[in-house]
Amino acid sequence: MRWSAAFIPTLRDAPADAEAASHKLLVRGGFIRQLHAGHYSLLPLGLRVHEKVAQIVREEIDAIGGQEFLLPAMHPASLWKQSGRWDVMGDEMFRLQDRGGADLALGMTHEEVFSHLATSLHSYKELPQLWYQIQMKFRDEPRPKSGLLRVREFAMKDSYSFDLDDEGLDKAFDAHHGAYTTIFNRLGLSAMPVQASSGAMGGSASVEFMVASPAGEDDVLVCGSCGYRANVERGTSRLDPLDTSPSVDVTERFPTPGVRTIAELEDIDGGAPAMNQIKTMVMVLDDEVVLALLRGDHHLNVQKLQDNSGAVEIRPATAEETLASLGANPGSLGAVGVSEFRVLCDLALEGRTGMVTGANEDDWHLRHVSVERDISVDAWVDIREVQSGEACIDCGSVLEVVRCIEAGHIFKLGRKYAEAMGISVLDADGKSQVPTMGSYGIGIGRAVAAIAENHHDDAGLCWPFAVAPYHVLITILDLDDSEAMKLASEAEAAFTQAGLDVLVDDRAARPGVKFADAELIGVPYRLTIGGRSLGKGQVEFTPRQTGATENLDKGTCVETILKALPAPH
RNA sequence: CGGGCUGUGGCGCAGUUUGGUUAGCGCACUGGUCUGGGGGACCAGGGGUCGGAGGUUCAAAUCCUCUCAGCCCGACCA
Repeated sequence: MRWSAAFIPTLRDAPADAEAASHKLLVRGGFIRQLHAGHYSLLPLGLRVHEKVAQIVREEIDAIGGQEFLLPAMHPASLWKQSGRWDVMGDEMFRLQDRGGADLALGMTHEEVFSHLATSLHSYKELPQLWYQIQMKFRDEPRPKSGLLRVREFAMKDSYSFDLDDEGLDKAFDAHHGAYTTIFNRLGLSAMPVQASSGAMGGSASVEFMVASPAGEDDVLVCGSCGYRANVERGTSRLDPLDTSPSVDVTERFPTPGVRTIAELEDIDGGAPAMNQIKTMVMVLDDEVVLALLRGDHHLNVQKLQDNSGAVEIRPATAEETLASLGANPGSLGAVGVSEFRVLCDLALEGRTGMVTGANEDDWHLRHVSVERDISVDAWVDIREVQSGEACIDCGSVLEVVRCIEAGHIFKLGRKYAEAMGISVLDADGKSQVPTMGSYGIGIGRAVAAIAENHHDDAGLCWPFAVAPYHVLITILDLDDSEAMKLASEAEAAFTQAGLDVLVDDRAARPGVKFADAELIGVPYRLTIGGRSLGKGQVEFTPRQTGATENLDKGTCVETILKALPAPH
């Protein structure tokens, strides 16, 4: 490709609204352009990277036996009603109607459609099956952000496994685990597998592949010594044992004028340290008021609450709802004596005594509260979010919280969809069996952004060879120098012949512009042909990563470079 | 969904508070001269429904109302 004929609209300044490094650089480098919030056009350079990422994913899923499909992006509502997710998905699903008034949805994922196809399976002899596609997904994200990292329309590789039994599902799951590891290695992403929440639809195993990055949106607990890794939506920690000996037989009301927060209650006379307080959070789960209890110094994780309650829609109660429910304002709330609302209590409060909590009357609290004696707990659940510095559940070492981009997610669905969608096969005994499913996703565009996040410097992008839009950039500094032009053409032909993607910068621009653009778009290797070296019979070879320029003999430079480069795919 | 901020040429911005000829600057773009190894200089140019609609006024980028769009924070710490 000749740069003079290419559409590579580089910008000196990033758009004012770009924050993430990948966002700025992908826009500045002419890879992507925003159409509207959460929807990006992939320009030729961006598409080349996107396709290379997709191709690597494709090869590795093929390698574990995947068969590629291309399914419709627009689905009938009936399919989603059958699985139950028409209601569950809420506002995140784009919905529309056709001219006849029929409800339609844009697919957020394709369990339903693949399951529908799987009703054509009739015999155990046809199992296992491993199906996948690379297709656009649509999600009405409440807040698209950070360029390609969180968008409303994106290409995703989603695969689904169908197996007769759990053993088969384990194999499919493990195969994906391995394939994902290979994929992320090939993409140049150091992705770590972490235990994760499987979300509203349940499932027995759920592993996310996380790439550490400040631009990410997930927090992962990482133990440096034993390798424990878990999303904070799922992870737990080891707490120091606390005194649970019975103190006083009865609770005691005491005045706490003006006290509204845990911290204030710590400070006043007769107060208590946060860890000896009960935090009472009034939450509304699918229109039902529920009290969530936590230790005063602990934080609620909403996803955990969702996973433990099965609720679809969760929000904190409004001030009015809180007052109407408990008769007091936030700051004086408690669950002692409350029986009209469901009470979900965090495990860390199990057996605790001598606690302080609100009395459900403004400016009054209770002390000497024994959780199990004084509170009617409906369920003991793990709903607290582990904080950095807590002790690893497995080995007791210090846990660190690392900000990450979720690059991939694999989980075992079980038989839920298969049952709902009516999939069944006859087993060897002629008995009807519902297959068990797994679901495995990788966001292609997000992977592109994650790679950009992990491979750039102040000057621009530094694409890993395997996903670079071009492998080699030949920069001609003097277009009037016929020797340089000839040499460039010969090198271009030889590289192309060797299977490399070559971009030739033949623009009538000053060297500084060409060098700056070269670094911005991040082609991994640059061959510079200019008068300074050519006069000495040399050309310059510069790997983008190191920036270290090496002079090569002009006659042998092509073969020298071909030897130095990784093999293209 | 709550709060905050922002919409002026392809990108970055000024002008809006206090309404007043022809809306300006940098980059980019076009032509030219010089220059020629890290976003060069000079000269001459082109490009704007000031997000949209309505209103106030002799007069609106500027004031008012509505609306659309985008960004950031929050939507756990009661």
